This record gives sequence, structure tokens and C-alpha cells, in this order.
Amino acid sequence: MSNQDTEQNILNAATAIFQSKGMDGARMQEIADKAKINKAMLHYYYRSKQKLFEAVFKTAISIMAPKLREIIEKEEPLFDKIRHFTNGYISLINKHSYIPTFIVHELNRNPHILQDVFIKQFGDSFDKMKVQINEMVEKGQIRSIEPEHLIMNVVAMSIFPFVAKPIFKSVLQKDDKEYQELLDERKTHVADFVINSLKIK
Amino acid sequence: MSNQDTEQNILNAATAIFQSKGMDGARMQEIADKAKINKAMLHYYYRSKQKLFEAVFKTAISIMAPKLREIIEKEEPLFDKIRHFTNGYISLINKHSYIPTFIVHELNRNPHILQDVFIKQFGDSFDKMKVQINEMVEKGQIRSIEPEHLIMNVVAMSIFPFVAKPIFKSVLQKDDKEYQELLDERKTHVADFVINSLKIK
DNA sequence: ACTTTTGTCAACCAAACGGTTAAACAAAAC
DNA sequence: GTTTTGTTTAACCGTTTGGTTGACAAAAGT
Repeated sequence: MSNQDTEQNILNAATAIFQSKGMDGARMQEIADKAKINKAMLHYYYRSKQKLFEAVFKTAISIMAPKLREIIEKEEPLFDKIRHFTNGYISLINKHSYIPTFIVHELNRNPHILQDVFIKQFGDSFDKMKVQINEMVEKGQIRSIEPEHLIMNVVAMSIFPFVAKPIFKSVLQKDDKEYQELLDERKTHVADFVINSLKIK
Repeated sequence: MSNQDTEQNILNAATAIFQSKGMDGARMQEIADKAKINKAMLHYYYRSKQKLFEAVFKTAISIMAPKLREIIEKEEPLFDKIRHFTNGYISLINKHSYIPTFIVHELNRNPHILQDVFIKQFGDSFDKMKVQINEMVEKGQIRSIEPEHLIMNVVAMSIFPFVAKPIFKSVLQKDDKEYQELLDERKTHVADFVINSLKIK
């Protein structure tokens, strides 16, 4: 196996372990076992547990952040934006279902890591979206709403059902298959729900 | 200090440490230091780290679960239910802001602990709420919606802004005071947003 | 009064942990 | 074909971890 393969192999194993157990719960030996290599190799390619963790965390952010930027930046009618976001984001998370909980936990454990891991100027593009929404409000095309709340609403309804899956499964008494169907329905349901709330009619 | 005081003192210290660092990140020595007692005392009152953790976790669930039952069980017009829930739940979480992230993380780490920690028959009362919603739909009082999605929407919009606070603070570029104001606004905003979406008008 | 139980502590322990070392091995480079 | 460079391993190391022990004192029970 080439060195690059090994490096990727380690990163894959580390991703699986870190994302399911968190930084504190993960063991270097377990990652090594999963990657089927010697524990010393982890330190040969990534100097420390912290460095290996950071590589995993940055990858996770780089998977999730772009689509969030998309909803904010893309020049497109607001309702289209919302439909594209809920559909795209829920599909994306379905492929990486451990990431949201992972990011949320590690970020609350240590909020500083966000500063180091870019996400810097969301602000500029967020201003553009504010303008778009406020214009629609002024023209009487949608109900009055603060852009901050609208973003929170859309993102919350898209992501939280993944983060709180064990709770919702228990409360709503669904098995895995049924819950997955619910998640799929949400790709369109959330957009419909939001747009119905915004429409004046 | 009496034995009961000591026991509560330990539980308070353990709650603070466990909820901010998680089971894996918490250290028994740190909990002992916070409670200003000897580490052996932790094992005298709670036999193991696991047992101490379970006491903290059960307390956390018992703080959060009743209000969730409330929205489902209480005999009350649907819109009133929703307003009471968002206002009450967001206020509650504000007093225990670490709990949602704590529960979410520990539940994903080990989904089995829910079985042990009651939340058994949510199902019966959930059926009643289904009937209530479906009746309103049939009478043409609200737009058609699956009860499961409605619950998810309300709960997600109420809780997720606490869980994802570091992300939203960064993306929306708010300081702590500004973000707290947003959270307060949501006590009424979320209910308005949901009700607007349900209304047919 | 004295015996037993309960609460508290410093010191200790074995296991597990992240990380290191030195040597073996393999692949290029000369 | 020898040297050099990069890769892999088993064994090891110091520290930290959850948990235990035994001594001891303050209550509680008799």
C-alpha cells in the first residue's frame, strides 16, 4: 500500500471512530485496529491525537459548510433557494449522518476551534440575503420576518431530526425504516412548511 | 455538612462537569475538586463513574421530558399548545442550556440508555394528538400536515438554536448578548411561524 | 461506657492511555 | 550491488485514569 493510501486509510478509520465516539471517547489503538496498522503509524503520519482529530474535524466542516454558504450566497429567488437547500442538505446529511452531532459536540466542548477552521466571512454574503428578504417584505411578497430567524428555522428543521434521532424514534415510536422515510419526506416537507408560513395570500 | 448535603453537593459538581465535558471527557478528580471533597467520596456515595453519570443523565432527562409530554398530552386548542410549548421550553432550556447538547451526544454515543431511562409510553398520548390534528385538518381549520412532522418542526426550531449556538453565533456574527436576544425572540417567533404555516386563511 | 456504624481522607494500585524508540524491512537512488 | 531513504513493527515508557485500602474520627446505638 502506498504512503498516500495509508494516509487516507488512517483518516478514514479515524473519521469513523472520532465521529461516533468523539475526541475524548476515541482511542488511538482502536483507530489503528480499524485501519489494520500499527499504532505507531498514526503518529508517523499525524504527529498526535490532536492533529489527527483536527484533520477529521476540518474534513467534516468542509463537507457541511459549502451547502450552508449556498443558501446564503446563491443569486436565486428565495423560495427556490429554500427548496434547493432543504432537499440538498437533507440528502447530504443522509450520506454523513454522524457529522452534525459530531460537530455540535466538539464545538460545544471547545468553541475556539471554529476560529481556527475558517468560516470567516460569512458576514458579507449574509448581508446580501438580508437585502433580498427585506426587499420581498417591503414589496409585500412575503410576511415580515427577521432573516436571522428564517435561517435558523430552515437549518434547524433540516438538521435537528438527525441530531435527535434516538429521541424522536422513541417518542414517535418509529423503527429505523420508518424514521428514514420521515427524513426523506422532510426534503420537501420543510420547504413547503416554510414557504407556507412566508406566503401572504 | 450532613450526608445528604454531601450527596447533593457531589451530584451538583458532577452535573456541571459531565454536562460541559461529556461522560468521556469528565474526570473523577475534577468532579471531586469541584465538590471540594476527596475522590474516594465519589465512590462511597456513587459506586462508579458510570453510576454517577447515570444519576446526572436521569436528572437531565427528568428536567426536559415533562414539558415535551405537555405539548403532546394537554387537552387544549392546538395553537395554544404550540404557543405554550415554544414559550415554556425555550425559557426552560435557557436555565439549563447545557442539557440538550449533553443529552444528544450521550444518546448518540449509546442509544440504549433511553430504554433504561423510561420515556416508555409516549405512544398512547401521541395518538390523542394525532386525532386532534387530523380532526382540524378534516374540518378545514388547518392545512394538511403529518403530526410527526409538526412535532419535529416545533421541537427542532425550539431546541436547535441552543445546540448549534457556536455555529449560528459565527455565521450570523452575533455576540453573546445579541444571540441571547435572538433566543428570547424565538419564544414567540417560532409559535407565530408555525401557526402562520398551518393557517389556511 | 463501649461497641458499631457511618463518613472522610491520604496513600496506593493495576490498567489503560498517548506517545517514543530502535531496529527491521522495503523501495529507490546511486 | 551497495547505500540511502522512507515505511512498518514490536516492545517499551511515563502519566493519567477509575477505583481500592486501611486508618481514623464522629455519630449512633446499646
